[in-house]
Amino acid sequence: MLDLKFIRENPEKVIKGLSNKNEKNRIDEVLELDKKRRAIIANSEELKSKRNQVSAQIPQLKKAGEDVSQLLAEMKHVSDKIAELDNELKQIESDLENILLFIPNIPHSSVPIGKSAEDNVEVRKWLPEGFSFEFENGFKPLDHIELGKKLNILDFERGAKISGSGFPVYKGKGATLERALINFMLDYHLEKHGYSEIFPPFLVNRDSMKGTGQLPKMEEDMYFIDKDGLFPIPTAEVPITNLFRNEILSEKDLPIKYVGYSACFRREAGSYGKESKGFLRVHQFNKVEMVKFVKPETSYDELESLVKDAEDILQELKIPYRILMLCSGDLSFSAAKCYDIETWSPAENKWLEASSCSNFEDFQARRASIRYRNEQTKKPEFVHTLNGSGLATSRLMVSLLENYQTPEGKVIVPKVLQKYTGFNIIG
RNA sequence: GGAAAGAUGCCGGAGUGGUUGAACGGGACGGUCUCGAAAACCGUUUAUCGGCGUAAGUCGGUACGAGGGUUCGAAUCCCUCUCUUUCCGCCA
Repeated sequence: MLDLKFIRENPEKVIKGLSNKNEKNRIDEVLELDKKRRAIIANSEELKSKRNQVSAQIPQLKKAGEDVSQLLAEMKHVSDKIAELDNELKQIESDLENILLFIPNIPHSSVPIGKSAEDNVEVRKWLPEGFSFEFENGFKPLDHIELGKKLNILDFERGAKISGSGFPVYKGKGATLERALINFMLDYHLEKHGYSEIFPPFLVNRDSMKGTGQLPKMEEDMYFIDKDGLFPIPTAEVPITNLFRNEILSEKDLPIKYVGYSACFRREAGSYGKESKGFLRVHQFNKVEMVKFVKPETSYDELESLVKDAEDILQELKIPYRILMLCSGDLSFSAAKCYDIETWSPAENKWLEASSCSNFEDFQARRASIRYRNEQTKKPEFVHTLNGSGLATSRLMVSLLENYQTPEGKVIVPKVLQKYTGFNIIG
């Protein structure tokens, strides 16, 4: 959520930011409602002040044996007027909130301006030693679906039978490899990058979803368990960021760095076509997520180190990747700045998004009311929140299987995973 | 799923209609004392909204789980909801 005061004082900046994000804006409506709101507050508070004064006198007058019935009648009238104003105020505030909750974050000044994914900027690329985009002797690499079937480690058909399309089943060494990947990534972030581990609930309430910005705008993309009012999480970002909802942290506790595994559930409403085959788009996948709570002045440095933390995993796994800085038009709802990490798929012959690292500044913190006490001013201030996938296993698995396949159709297990899998080749 | 009790400030815990934003205790912070520390003593210590002010600030409103109601006036009375604890049932 954007700061109402900021909107009031910098409407042109907000309008510009929203237009760079390809968003229609309702800032005029916001300003109009805000004006009305403040007028009513002034009016109502003046009456309340009067009521408080008179109410304090009444017991004294009574004690002195005076007749207060005239006063009571008068105050009844004042109270009725207050109730009327407060009802009006409540309506306006709810209208205002309904607009504000749908207004996305605005891009940071360092974000390139652009319309769509095509305007994203490649920041850097990393290729393992000896890597080539061409396989030797014209060898045609198998894609992950063919490999999965041939090696009997993935079963999309049976997943579709038991749940529906987009619910893959991992089998045998495939299941072990998936688990190894998760454990390797968690351990690495814990040991090398100084994160603490969180194992969060996979179902959260509406307030949590609102806090991180999934709701109300993206409700159609979320699973929802109506009977209990709970949402299966689309990412561990939701429960982990909401750990401190409605809390005031100590400045000395910051930065707080959490890493957690969760399954992720996404309806992906309206996604069809070849982009959605196999692992490329699924309803349930596994992800190791990093979440940071930091002081505002450090958040852009923290974003850079967050990206590096995710990159380290890929370098250890020796999987080719590139880093994109998302342009304004491609930024997600809550993000002020975001880097995507894409890994190489030789069979698809393209880059696949495997991680997204974002700085939300105080956008989520304001929605969820996550603050820290500034030691200098002694006042509560909003923290900045960041998160990044470190990483999502499904897309990563595509790159891993395809890059590590041998001409015989086997898959070598990356060196760093071997102590987790207990085997070094599949097939 | 059934029954009961409860939800107050950083923590514990008073408070059943009118100077209670909140007694008392603890913690934390500042000060006195001390070479230093402890103890003792003194003081400070919730958040949020609006007006005025560049600001420090100042004046006022609101908030005792959440929402609604009664009343001139609600932490206190009534209703609904949420959560917590305990007991019973079920259960990985």
